[in-house]
Amino acid sequence: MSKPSIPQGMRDFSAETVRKRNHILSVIRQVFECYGFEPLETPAMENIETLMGKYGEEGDKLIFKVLNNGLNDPKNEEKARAGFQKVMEGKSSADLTGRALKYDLTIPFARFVAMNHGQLTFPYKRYQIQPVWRADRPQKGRYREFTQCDADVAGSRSLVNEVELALIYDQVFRKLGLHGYELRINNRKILAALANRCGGAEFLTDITVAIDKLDKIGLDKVLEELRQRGLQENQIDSIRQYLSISGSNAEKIQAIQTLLGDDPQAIKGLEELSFVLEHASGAQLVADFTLARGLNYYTGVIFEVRPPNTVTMGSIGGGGRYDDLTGLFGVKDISGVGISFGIDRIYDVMEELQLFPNSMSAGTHALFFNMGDTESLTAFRLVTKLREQQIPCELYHEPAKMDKQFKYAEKKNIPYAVIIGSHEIAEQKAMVKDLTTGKQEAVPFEKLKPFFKPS
RNA sequence: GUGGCUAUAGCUCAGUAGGUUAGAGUACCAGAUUGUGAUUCUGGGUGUCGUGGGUUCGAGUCCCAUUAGCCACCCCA
Repeated sequence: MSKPSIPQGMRDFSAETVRKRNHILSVIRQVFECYGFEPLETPAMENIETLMGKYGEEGDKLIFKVLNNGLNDPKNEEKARAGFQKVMEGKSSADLTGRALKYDLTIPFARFVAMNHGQLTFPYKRYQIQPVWRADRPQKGRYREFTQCDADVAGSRSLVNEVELALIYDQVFRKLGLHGYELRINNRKILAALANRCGGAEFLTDITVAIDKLDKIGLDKVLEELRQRGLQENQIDSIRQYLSISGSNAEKIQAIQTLLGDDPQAIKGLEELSFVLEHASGAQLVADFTLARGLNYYTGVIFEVRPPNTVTMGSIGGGGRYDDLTGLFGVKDISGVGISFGIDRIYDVMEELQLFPNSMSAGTHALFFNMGDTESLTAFRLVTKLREQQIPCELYHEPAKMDKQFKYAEKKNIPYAVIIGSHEIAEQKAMVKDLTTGKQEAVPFEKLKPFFKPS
C-alpha cells in the first residue's frame, strides 16, 4: 500500500481555507445577484464533441478526457481499437473517450442556451460557480482543478451589458479590499482591423498571440516572432506603430484612429470601446490595445483583470463578447458577453497581501468544558438549548484537564469557554470566560442565550 | 507537452569528503498543577530521510528511474 495521495495539481482545502474561499465566493455571488443574474449549474462532464475545437489547438490538448466504460466488452472491441488508433494520432475519439471534464463555464453555458433557447427568457443573465479542469502543468497560481465564477448575458447586443460587467468587476474587488488591481479592456474588432492592414484576417491569431506577449518579451522579440510567422517588413512596421501607442485612454484612442481610422471594423471597435469607457468610468478601466486573450471565440470587447503589480500572478479574471457562441451548437443569432473570476488566484493574491480579515476563521462560538461525567450532563442540556437558538457551540467530548480543553478552544479559534462544575451547578450560573481578553463572568443559565446572541 | 531546481520529525530547517544509534527550534505528549490555557520548570524523539532500484564493506549523502511541489517555455483563471 503506497502513501495516500491526490492527483497532480488538485488540492484538499482545510476549514480555514474553505472559509476564506467562501468569503470570496459569497461576495461575488452577492454582486452577481444584485445585478440580476441567476444561478446555473451544469454537469462536471460534457460530451466530448461539445468541448473539442472550441478552445483552439492547445486547448484541445488540455481537456481531461474520460475513458469510456465497457471497453472490455467484446462487441466494443473493434471500435475501441480504432478509437485508440485515432488517439495515438493526436485526435480524439468518442469511441474511446465519449466524455470529458469541462474546461471552462462558457462553452457549457452556450450549450445550455442552445439546448433551451425556446424556454429561456432573453436576455438570459446567468451566473455559474463551479470547478473546471485543465490538464495543464501545475505551478504557482495554476491548478488542474480550479473554480471559475462566471456571469454571462445571452441574447443582447446592448453595450450596457459590457458596462455592467465592468462595474461588477470593480464592485467585487472593492468589496474584497483588493486595491491596486487593473481592469484592462480592448476590442477584438480593433485587432481584426490591424490584421486586415497586416496580411489579412488569416493572420489575426498569429498577430494576437504575438502582441499579447509584449509585456513579457518586449517589442523587439514580438516583431521578430511576427517576422518568423511570415509578415512583411511594411506590415511589421504598422504593428510597431500600433504597439508603441501609449498615454491616457483618450490619447491611445486618438492614436488608433490615426493609424486605423479608415477601417470600418476599427471605427466600430473604437466606438464600442469608447462607450464602455465612458459609461463605466467608475471602474477605472485601462484601454490596452495589446490585450488579445487566447480564447478565439471573442469578437468584440475583451476584458482582463491583472492583480496588483506587487504580486507575481497571471490574470485573475477575464471575459468578453462572443457574437455567435450558440452558433457552434446550431442556434444562430444569440450574442453573448461575459466575465469570469478566477477565485483560486484571487485567493492566492489575497493571502499573499494578507487581505483576509482575522474573524474569518470563527466557527464554534462557545466551548462548554467537560468538568466530569455528572457535571457535563448540565452542560450538555444548555448546549442543546443554545443550538436550538442557532448559536454554534460544543461540549468537550470527555472529562479532561482544563489545560487540554483551553488548548482545544484556542486551536479551533473558539472565542468563549463556558465552565460548569459543581459550584456553578449549585448556583445555577455558568462561568463564561472570554478567551481573547482573559476576563470571565458568572452568567445565570437562563441568561446564556442573550449573552451569546443579544437580540 | 519541453527544460531546470527541490524533497530529512506535525511545521521551519541543519546534516560537513559516503562511516556506527539522523539533529535543532517550534509543535506535540507526560509530570510539577484534581477548577482557570497561550509564561516557567522537568522528562519524552514522535522519522518507511518522497517512492523504487543500483553502486559500495557501509547511502540521508553518489547513480538511474518514478512521484509530487516550485520555476521557465507553451498556454491560461
